[in-house]
Amino acid sequence: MDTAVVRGTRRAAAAPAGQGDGNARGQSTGRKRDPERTRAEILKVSTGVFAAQGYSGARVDEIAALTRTTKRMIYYYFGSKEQLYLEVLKDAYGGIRAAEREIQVGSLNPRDAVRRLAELTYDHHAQHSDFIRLVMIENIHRGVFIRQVESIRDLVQPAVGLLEEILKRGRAEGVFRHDADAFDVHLVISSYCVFQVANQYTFGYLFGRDLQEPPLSDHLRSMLGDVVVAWLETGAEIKN
Amino acid sequence: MDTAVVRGTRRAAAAPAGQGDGNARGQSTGRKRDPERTRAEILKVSTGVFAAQGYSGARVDEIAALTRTTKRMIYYYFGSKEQLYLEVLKDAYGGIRAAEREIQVGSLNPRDAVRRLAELTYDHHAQHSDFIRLVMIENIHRGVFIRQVESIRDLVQPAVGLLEEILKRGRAEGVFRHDADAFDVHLVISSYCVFQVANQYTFGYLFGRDLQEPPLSDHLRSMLGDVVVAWLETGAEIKN
Amino acid sequence: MDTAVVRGTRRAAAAPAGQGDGNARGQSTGRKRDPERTRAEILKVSTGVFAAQGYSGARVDEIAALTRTTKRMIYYYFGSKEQLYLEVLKDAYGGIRAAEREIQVGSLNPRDAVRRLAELTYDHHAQHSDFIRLVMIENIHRGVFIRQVESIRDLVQPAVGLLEEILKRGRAEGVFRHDADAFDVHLVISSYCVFQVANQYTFGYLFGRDLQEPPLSDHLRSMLGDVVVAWLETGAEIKN
Amino acid sequence: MDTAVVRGTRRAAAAPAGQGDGNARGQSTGRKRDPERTRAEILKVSTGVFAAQGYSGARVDEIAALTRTTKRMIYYYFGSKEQLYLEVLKDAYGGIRAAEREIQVGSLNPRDAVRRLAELTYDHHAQHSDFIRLVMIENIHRGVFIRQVESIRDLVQPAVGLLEEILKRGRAEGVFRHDADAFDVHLVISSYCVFQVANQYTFGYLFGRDLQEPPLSDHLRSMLGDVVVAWLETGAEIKN
DNA sequence: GATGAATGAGGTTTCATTCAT
DNA sequence: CATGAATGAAACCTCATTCAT
Repeated sequence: MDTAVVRGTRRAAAAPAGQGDGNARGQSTGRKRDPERTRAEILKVSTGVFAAQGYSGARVDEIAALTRTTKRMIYYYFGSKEQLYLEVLKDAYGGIRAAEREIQVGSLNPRDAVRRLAELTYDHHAQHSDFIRLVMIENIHRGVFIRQVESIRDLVQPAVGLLEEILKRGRAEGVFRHDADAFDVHLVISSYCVFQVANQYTFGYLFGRDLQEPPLSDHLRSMLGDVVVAWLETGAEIKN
Repeated sequence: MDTAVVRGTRRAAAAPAGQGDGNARGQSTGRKRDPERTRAEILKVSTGVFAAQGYSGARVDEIAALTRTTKRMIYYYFGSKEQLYLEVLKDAYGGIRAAEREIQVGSLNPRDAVRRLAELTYDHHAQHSDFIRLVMIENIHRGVFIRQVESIRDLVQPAVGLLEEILKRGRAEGVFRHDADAFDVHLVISSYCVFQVANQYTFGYLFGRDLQEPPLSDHLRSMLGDVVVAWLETGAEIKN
Repeated sequence: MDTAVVRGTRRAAAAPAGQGDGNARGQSTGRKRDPERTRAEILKVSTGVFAAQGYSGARVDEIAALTRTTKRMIYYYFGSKEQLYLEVLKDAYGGIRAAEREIQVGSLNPRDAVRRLAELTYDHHAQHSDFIRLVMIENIHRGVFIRQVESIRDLVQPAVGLLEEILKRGRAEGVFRHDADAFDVHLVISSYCVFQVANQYTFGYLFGRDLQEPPLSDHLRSMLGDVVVAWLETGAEIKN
Repeated sequence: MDTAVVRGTRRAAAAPAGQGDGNARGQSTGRKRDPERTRAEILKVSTGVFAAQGYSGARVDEIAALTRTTKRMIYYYFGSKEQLYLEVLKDAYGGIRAAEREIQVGSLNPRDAVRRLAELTYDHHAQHSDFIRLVMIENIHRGVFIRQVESIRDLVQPAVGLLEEILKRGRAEGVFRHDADAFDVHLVISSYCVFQVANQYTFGYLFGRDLQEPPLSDHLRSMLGDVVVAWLETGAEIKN
């Protein structure tokens, strides 16, 4: 597994004299004593490591080694591996939702708006694979961690809010079907977008195609638009 | 050391012929000395544990405890945790593909056939959450394990074969669009079906709804049919 | 971890059905049921493995794997790893002494005889590195095993007997010194001959020269003759 | 040993200047938190255990038990059993070569100098049986470990340097033969000295005499001098 | 005689975490 | 704020050996 690769390097060369388990570093170059910065660095590095190795697979030692501080500091700032992971999760969700709020599709007609939204979401996911990996990890753990971070729940509204608005307009204009609400559409879009990142390795291996590479990835992006729009437009006249 | 070299040859041919017949041996006492059974039990239990805890999270000790045999036997039969996981993976893929081959939709018209296929796939995924979890775990590990089990790759054809046939008929009858091939449709269906299992915990927590519970799950099943059919039927007349 | 790499190869292909730890083999080709032969084969293979890996380093599994029989047979014939090693030791000493008895130098004058004996011993050691390695291993274990094989002790006489005879003749003829007995000469010769085999790896590495390779090995052989003869001839006239 | 050198750098400014005065540090409790000491202790104990049991035979548990620290600390300082062994090897070679450099024979004539050197080497080996055992162990492993410690190779020069000088003088004075170089003489001396330690158990058992006990050991020491001197002086007049 | 399956004890290594300064 | 040293518990894996047939 890739953990092996990462770990393999860890002790590389096994420096002549013993120097501890993971993190030995003689650096004394410049910036130090900046708690905010230190904390942020640990958080950033941890995000990468947790996303790469999973919760059990992540090593506090490895995180420390990738940081300018020591392992002790991680405990100083975060208390435990679990607390650290919780912070990482919270931070990741916060960042992703903030980005979602940036989306502006008000000026487009419903059909184009929903296509735009879907395609932006598609790119957004592709660009934040670490976040998606964290979500996968959370689900592997049956959501035991996310449930401890209440603040995350509050962030979900805006994601569907915009969709709701577009759908309402579309239905009012008679171009969208009536039996698909924001939750439904969000789920269709999410599942598709998450999949191409989350399952890229198995799917890519089985079919011998890289879902994230340009020729195919562009096709997949527009295909999502097709799917969503076709679905929403079909049976638009029928009120239910 | 050189031992490694020598040991390399260790396991070569072997396996005492008959396999899959369950219990052909002279097992009299019925509880012990039934290698076929022992191996199968370890495999089954391991599947559950790996699916539940991930690769790093799974404990060989735990697997052993859930078995009628000991930890030592796991190593006797599988050699290492990694080999065991590989075997689990292979077995899981094998089982899933076998089930897929059972699907019969030949008698239906293209439209109904594809809907049927999608909905059966939906249920199929819901019923095999362990498999889906294993796939997630594999992707967390960037597919390093699955790449070691070549036989898995051979199993993928039938999965798309049926779809290909339906699509061909649909296009010939002028009811399906021409710019969506079997791979595309498979991806749309898969992403949707995987999602409701893979992301059920985070999605369920964030929206306060259980994707797998009857009222909602039924809605989701038929929605998938709607999505796929609507998409395929849209623009059917345009040849590209 | 990099061990994984090594281990990865070990169980290559992980044969479909489990087949035990070390030795599984479906062979049924020809000769079987020949106890004498089986025993001899185990002994021969064991000699090589013990010589190669040492007592602790040798693996019963490995020995079995290199045999046409199974691990169980080793226990059947020899009882335990220790007993097997004891037999190996006894067998090795027996073989070496038998070869020593072949040496014929009666027709030569003392000076040529002792040189001949030394050089034959030199070649003899070079050709029986496995025996020398077993002796090293025994010494690593402070001779605890050899002390349990009394028969070995009886074999030592002939080795020095021939030397004694040559020395007697040499002293009588006034060409050899009087303060060197057979034990002394045997030790000088042995130490030199054993060294070039026993320490070939460290010495070879440190000096970048292979003690066993022709240009050098020939030089070393004749040098031994020079050393022994020069030593014995020096001060021959002085009776002590 | 070079470890010391490296460590010297590691702590750079740390150590409060003065050294050799025993306990200059602020070590109050005196029994813990002294990495230098801890590491050194592990190394010393390991040397004994590896020398006594061989690489495979040595148990990390046993080493730990003989230490004031725990097994965990061994891994903290050395990473693995293999690394520890490597360090032991390096340390042992370093120590032995340092001792060799102490030898002073400049004031003696070539004949006495070479005898002196041989006899000092003899005693030196007798006093460092652990080192010799490690060398044996290394050879059993065909030098795979020593090849990983490059620094050891650099230490060999001084060992032969002194000999070279003596031989040159001897040849110039017309008292030493010309066809024996430093490497040759070193090999003759080494083989003899190593043997009486390395093979003491088997040789001692077979002949019923302890090579290391005073009456015999003194005889052997002077015999080595006789052998070497007799050999080097023989044929001194012949230039080749 | 012969065999594949089974095993307990113990081996090396790794982990998150805390201590003393 | 910061740090290197230290640690107990538990992880994975291997060994010589025995059992049931």
